[in-house]
Amino acid sequence: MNEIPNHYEPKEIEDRIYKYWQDNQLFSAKVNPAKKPFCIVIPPPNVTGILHMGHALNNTCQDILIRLKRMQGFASLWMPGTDHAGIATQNVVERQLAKEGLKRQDLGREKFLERVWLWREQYGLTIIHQLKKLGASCDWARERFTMDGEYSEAVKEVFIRLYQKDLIYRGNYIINWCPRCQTALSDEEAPHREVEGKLYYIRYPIRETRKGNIPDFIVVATTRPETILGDTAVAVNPKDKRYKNFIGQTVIPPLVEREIKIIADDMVDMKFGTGAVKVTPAHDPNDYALGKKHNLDFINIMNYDGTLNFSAGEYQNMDRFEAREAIIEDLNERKLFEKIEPHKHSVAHCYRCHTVVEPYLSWQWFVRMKPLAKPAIEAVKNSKIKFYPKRWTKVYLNWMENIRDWCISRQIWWGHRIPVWYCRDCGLKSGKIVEVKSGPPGYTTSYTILDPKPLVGYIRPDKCPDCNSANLLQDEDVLDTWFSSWLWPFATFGWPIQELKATQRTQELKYFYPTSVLVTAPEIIFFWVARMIMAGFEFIGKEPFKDVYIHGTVRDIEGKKMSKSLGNIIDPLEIIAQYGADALRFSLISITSTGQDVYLSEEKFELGRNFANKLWNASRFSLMNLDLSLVNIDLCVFFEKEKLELPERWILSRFYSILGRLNKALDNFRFNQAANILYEFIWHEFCDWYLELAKPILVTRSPGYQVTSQSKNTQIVLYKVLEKTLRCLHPFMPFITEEIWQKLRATSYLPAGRQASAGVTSIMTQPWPHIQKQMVDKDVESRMQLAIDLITAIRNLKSQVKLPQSQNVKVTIVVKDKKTVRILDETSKYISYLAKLDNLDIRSERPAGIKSISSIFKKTQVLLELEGVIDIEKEIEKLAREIGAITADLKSKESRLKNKEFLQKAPQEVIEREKELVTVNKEKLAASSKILDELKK
RNA sequence: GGGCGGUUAGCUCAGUUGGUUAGAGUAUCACAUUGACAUUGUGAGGGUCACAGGUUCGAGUCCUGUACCGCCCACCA
Repeated sequence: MNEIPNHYEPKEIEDRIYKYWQDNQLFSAKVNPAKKPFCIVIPPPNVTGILHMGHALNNTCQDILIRLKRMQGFASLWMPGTDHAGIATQNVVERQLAKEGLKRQDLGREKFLERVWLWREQYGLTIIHQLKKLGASCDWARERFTMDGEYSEAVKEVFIRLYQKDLIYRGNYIINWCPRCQTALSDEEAPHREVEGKLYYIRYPIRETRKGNIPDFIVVATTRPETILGDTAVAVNPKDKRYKNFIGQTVIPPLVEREIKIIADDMVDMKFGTGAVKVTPAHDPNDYALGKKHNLDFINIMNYDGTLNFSAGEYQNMDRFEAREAIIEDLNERKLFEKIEPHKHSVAHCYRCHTVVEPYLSWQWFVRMKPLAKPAIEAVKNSKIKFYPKRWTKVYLNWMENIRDWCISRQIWWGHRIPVWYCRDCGLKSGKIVEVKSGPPGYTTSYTILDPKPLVGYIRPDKCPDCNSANLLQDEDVLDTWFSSWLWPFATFGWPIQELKATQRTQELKYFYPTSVLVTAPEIIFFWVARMIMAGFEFIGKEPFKDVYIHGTVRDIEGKKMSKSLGNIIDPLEIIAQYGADALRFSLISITSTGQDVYLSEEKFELGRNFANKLWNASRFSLMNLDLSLVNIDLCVFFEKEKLELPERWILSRFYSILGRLNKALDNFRFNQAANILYEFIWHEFCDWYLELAKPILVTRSPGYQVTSQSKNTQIVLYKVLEKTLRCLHPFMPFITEEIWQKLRATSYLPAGRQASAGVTSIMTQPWPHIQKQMVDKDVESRMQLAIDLITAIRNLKSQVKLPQSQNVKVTIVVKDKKTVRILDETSKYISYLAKLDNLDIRSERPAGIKSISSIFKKTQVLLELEGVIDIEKEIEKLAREIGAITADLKSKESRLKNKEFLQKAPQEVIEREKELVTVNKEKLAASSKILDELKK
C-alpha cells in the first residue's frame, strides 16, 4: 500500500469517481413500493447561470440530504433542471447580437428565438457541468428545462385553467416598467433601493384669485419634475387649513398648456413637503388611485424606452432624466422654481439590469392572488409546511396576507407565449386593437390591444367566433419566467400529460409528490417558494413540499453580496481546482451556521483541504497496517466487546455516541453542527488518540511495539470504525470517502463467489450506520478520559520546564481513591506510552523529599520528577497563585451550598455536582498547601 | 414606518429546553520532527459574552430598553 500518495490529490480522483457513479446509474431513483420516497427538486438555476458560491452552498445542502436519505434506504430522488430565465437570457443573447451590430428587431421574433435556442445549446448546460464537478448526485436522466415541450404544455394548461376560473385577467394598470429591458415587471422583480434623491419645490400658478389673501401660486414638492407634463390635478388634504380656500381652484401646471383642478383627498400627507401634491395618474401608483377616485385624466408622457412622447411637447424624445434637468432649468427661468432639498428615498430598480423602474400605465395580464393565497396560508399556519429556521414563517405569512395581484405578462420574446388570440378584423374595426409603431422606422409593428376579450386556448383557433375571420393575432407577450417555475415540483413529473396517459408518470407524481424538502435562499421566498405552494394547492390539491430549509446568503469577507460588478467573487470552480470539491463542500458547510449569512474568504477553504488530507493520511496509515484479508467486512468475526481492550471499547463507544448526535443534527438541518461533530471525532478522537494508541500494536517498528493477542481485535475495530465513519462522512465529502472506501473494501479479498454477486459496490449505496446503544459505555469513556487528561497534564508539565515532549521522564501520580487506582492500573501502559515515561509510579502519598513540579487534576496529583531542573521559586509562585484561585472558587461554592433557596430549588444533580466539586477542591487545596510547605523548607 | 438578524478571544464564528472553570478554526508564541499527515504534532497566552436595567438560588442563554452593523418589506409625492 506504499503507493498511496502522502497527500490527498483530489484532481486525479474526482472526475474518475463521478464517472463511475454515473456509469453505474447510482443517482437514478425509481418508484419502489418497498421503500419510502424522498425527493428534492433542485431550484433550477438559470440557463445563463455560472456556478457561484450561493449555488455551491445550496446544492451541497441538497446533496447531503439526498445522499443521506439514499443511504438510509429511501428512494431518494434529486430532480435536476434549468430555468429559461426570460429576461436574463434574452439580455445575454441581445448583448451577443449587439456585438454584431444587430438588435433583436432586426432578426424578427422567429429568427431571434432560433438564436436563443442556439445559445442555449452552446452555453446553457454550463451550470449543469459545474454542478457535476461539485459532486451533485442528481438523477440526470430526468433533467428538465422550463421551456421543454412537455413543460410548456403545463404552463399553458395552468394559464387556461386560471383564466377559466377568472383568476387571470387583463387590465390597464400602473405596473413597473423597465425602460432598458422594455418590459413590465412584477413587484418582486422591482426591488426598492435607497437613493440620495432630491425634492424639488415648484410653483403652480393659480388661474384666478377669488380672494385677495391667496397667493397667485401653490407650491408642490416632487422628486420627479418631468412628470409635471402628465399632471392632471393638484391635491391637498381637506383638513389642511392652509389650503382651505384653494380647493376647487384651477391651476396651470408649469410648462404645460392645460388647466387642472386642486382637489381634496385624505391620502395627502399634510406634513410632507408643502402639503400640496401634484397628481400624475399615468405615472404613479398613488396618483393612479387618486385619478380613478376623482375621475381625472390619464396622460401617458413616456415611450417604452424611457424617452418622453408627443404629450411632452417640446421635451419629446428627450430621455426622462435629461428632461428632468431641462425642466428644472426652464422652471428657473420662468421663476416657477422655488427650491431644492436633498431627499433620501427608495426607488424601484429592475432586478435584471438595475435601471430605475418607471411606474407605467399599460395593458397587462394579471393573476388574482388572494384566492390562491388562502390554502397556502393555511398550510403554513397548521404546519403542513414548516420553515427552517422558523423565523421565515413570519416573513412568508406577512407577504401572503398582504399579497397583491401578479403581473405576469412580459414584453419580451424569450418565454412561454401567452396562449391568447385576438381577431384583427373585428378588433381593428371596433378600434379595440390599435397598431402602434414603437421603434425606429422599419421595426416590427407592435400591437396595443385594448380589448380585453381574448380567445384563450391550447392552440390557435381557426377563426373568430364573432366575425368568422381567420385573421387572428396571437398576444405578443410572453409569461413571467416565474409563471413557469412555480409549477416545478409537479410539472417536472410530466403534469398534466400524465393525466391523459395513465402511465408510469402518474405513479411517479403520486409517489414523489409532495416532495420532501425544498432548499433555497431567502431572496427567493416570494418569487418562488410562496408561489410554488400556491400552485401546489391549486393544481394538485396538496402542498409541494413538507419542509423548507432556508440557508443564508454567501457574502464576501466584508459582508457584501458577491457579484461580478463588485469583483469580489470567489469562484467555486477555482476552489475545486485548487482544493477539491470535498474541501469546498466541507468548508462551506462547516462555516455556515443555520440560516446565518456566510462571510467568505479564500483561506477558509483550507479548513476543508486540511481535513481531507488528515482523513486521507489516517486512512493511508490504516491501509498500511491492516491485513485486509483479516478485517474485510464480510469476514469479520463476531467479537465480544468485553474481550476488547480499553482503547477499542472507547473508540467504539465514542463512535456510537457521536452517531446519535450526528443523526439529530441532520434531522434538524444543522449541517454545520453535523460537519463539526465529524471533524472533531475524526481528527481529535480517532486520529489523535485511537490511532496513536493502536500504533504500538499494529506497527512493528513503533517504539512501543509489543506482540499482543489483541492485535486482531485492534485491526477489526480500527477497520470497522474507519469504515463506518467514512459512511457518515460520505454525504459531506463524497469523493474522498468513496476513494478510500474502495481501497478499504478491497474487493479482491472477497471470495470469488462473493465478488461476482457483489456487483457494483459503492459507498453511496451502503446503509447509513445504525445506532447501537449497547456499544455506548459511559464508564469506559470516563476511564479513558482520565488517562487522556493525565497524559495532557504530564505533557503540560514538560512544556512548563521546556522539555521536548519526546524526552522520557519519571512521573509519580499520587492518588488515594481506590477506584482511581484500579483505573490507573488498567491505563498506566497507555499513559506511559503516550506521555513518554521512563517510569510511572502510582502512590497514595507524596514521596518525601523529592524535588518536583506538579499538577493537580481532580483528586489525583501528578508529579514530574526532574532532578536539578526544577525552579523552586517559580514553582512556589505558581502554587501560591493556584491556591488563591482555588480558595476563591471554594468560597463561592460553599456559600452557594449554604443558600437555602439554592438547595430547595436547584435540581439534585446540580447540587451533587457542586458538593463533589467542593470536596475535590478541598483536597486540591490541602495537597497544594502541603506541597507549598515542603517546597518552602 | 414595520419586521428580522447580528454584537462572544487579535480575526472568523459555534454555543438547541437557564446549571461545573464560556468553546472551535485561524493568527501569535514556545517546543518537536526520519514511517500516516509540516495541509503535521505537543503545549501556552488571549474573553467584563455590545451597554443598562429586570426575572431567577443561578443568565452568554429568558424579559424590557439603548447603541451600533446588516438584511427584508411598505402606495417615503
